[in-house]
Amino acid sequence: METADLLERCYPGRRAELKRDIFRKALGLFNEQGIEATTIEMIRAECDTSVGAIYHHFGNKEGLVAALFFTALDDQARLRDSYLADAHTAQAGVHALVHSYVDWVDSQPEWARFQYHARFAVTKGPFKDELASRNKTRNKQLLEWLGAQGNELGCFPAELIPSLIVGQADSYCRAWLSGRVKGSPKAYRDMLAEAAWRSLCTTETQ
Amino acid sequence: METADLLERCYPGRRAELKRDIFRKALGLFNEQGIEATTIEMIRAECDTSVGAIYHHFGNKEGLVAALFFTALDDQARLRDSYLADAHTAQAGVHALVHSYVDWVDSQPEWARFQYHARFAVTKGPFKDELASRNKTRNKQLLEWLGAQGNELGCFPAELIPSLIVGQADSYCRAWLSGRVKGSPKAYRDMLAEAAWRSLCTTETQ
DNA sequence: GACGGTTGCAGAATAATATTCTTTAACAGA
DNA sequence: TCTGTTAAAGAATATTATTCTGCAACCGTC
Repeated sequence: METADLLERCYPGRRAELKRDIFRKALGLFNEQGIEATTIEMIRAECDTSVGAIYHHFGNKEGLVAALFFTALDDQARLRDSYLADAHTAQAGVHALVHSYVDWVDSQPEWARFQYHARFAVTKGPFKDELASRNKTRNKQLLEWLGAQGNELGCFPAELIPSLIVGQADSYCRAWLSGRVKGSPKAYRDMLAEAAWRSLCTTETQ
Repeated sequence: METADLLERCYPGRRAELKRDIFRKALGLFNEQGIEATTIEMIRAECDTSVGAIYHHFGNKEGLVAALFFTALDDQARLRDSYLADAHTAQAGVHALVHSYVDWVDSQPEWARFQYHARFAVTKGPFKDELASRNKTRNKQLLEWLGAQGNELGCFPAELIPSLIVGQADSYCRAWLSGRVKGSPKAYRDMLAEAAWRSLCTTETQ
């Protein structure tokens, strides 16, 4: 359901029907079998189409992986921005970041799982520069936003702060998506947000 | 240097020379080119050996990846156990966990980088059961150890605790290994350990 | 509503890569 | 020395990714 919405929004229209279907089926296969273990032939068979069509839309296997990856990244960013728009203190910002992270993973587990597993491939491949620049601007915006709230996070190195905020949530989401733990991260969203905030408060009482 | 020691310890003797060399060169190639982008032929050329030798030692490409992965896992566990042996309070335990994690990544960056990237492949492949059982027993031991220190972490769900302890360090180590941040995690080891401990303390003053 | 150009798709042909298999040499113990 | 076991080589094969050529659907324009 959400998957359908996500794809419909990013690649709308009747003429993109096959493209969306390739996205959907490839996502499933990559997650079930692993990225290198799924062959173009498997995707072709699943979509009942031709290899030519797949290469027409995505160039090659790596391009398909990258397209899936950036689609997920964009959707995640959309939710984060919407949460941040309502936050007006540093604490509210930290909560918004953790909550948006957790909620997105909970609502799009398939995309999240893929995102984790494909990051390395994209980091090495021809889209590494795009990924790097996106990461850089995102982190910069984040730190500027936090600074603008007039808070007191100055005692931490800037490059450490993003990890302090989302590290724990990220770790738990990974564990959940790989089946090592059972409880949905959404069930712990407040605990995770408060833990992150506590870890940042060196002096004042939470 | 440390790499040589690690390999010499795990696979000692003159007759394992080629095996160690394959390990070393494959590790480098996997990290530089990515796992699927490095071919058996590249590894063969780098080691100046034959494909037969590689398949003789590791079965197939997946087996080589898994062997590298578990070697890294074992080495990491060895350091963790040595740190934990000296800790006798819950707080000291949390510090030991964060410190051992950070110090290992700092001392074996190549192995750590590979470990991050190969986890998914191993999770899907024929060694998934071994990995799963290792994870399970490790977490169980950890929680039992913490419980035995007579602490007060009962307010958190058990499955959440490991992420709360090492999540932030893990996140920063990933960022460092992929070049997104510059400062070695070792420089922040105390900050990370204290942040983790703070995040766990709901009532008492740090 | 024909027409030129563009995009979407098919599938055989090809290239790159992983894996197997057979053979030979080196070694370790009796 | 003999014997079984392990190490290594490399040609042969199987699998998989990618290319390329041709055809059909579509889209704006006259």
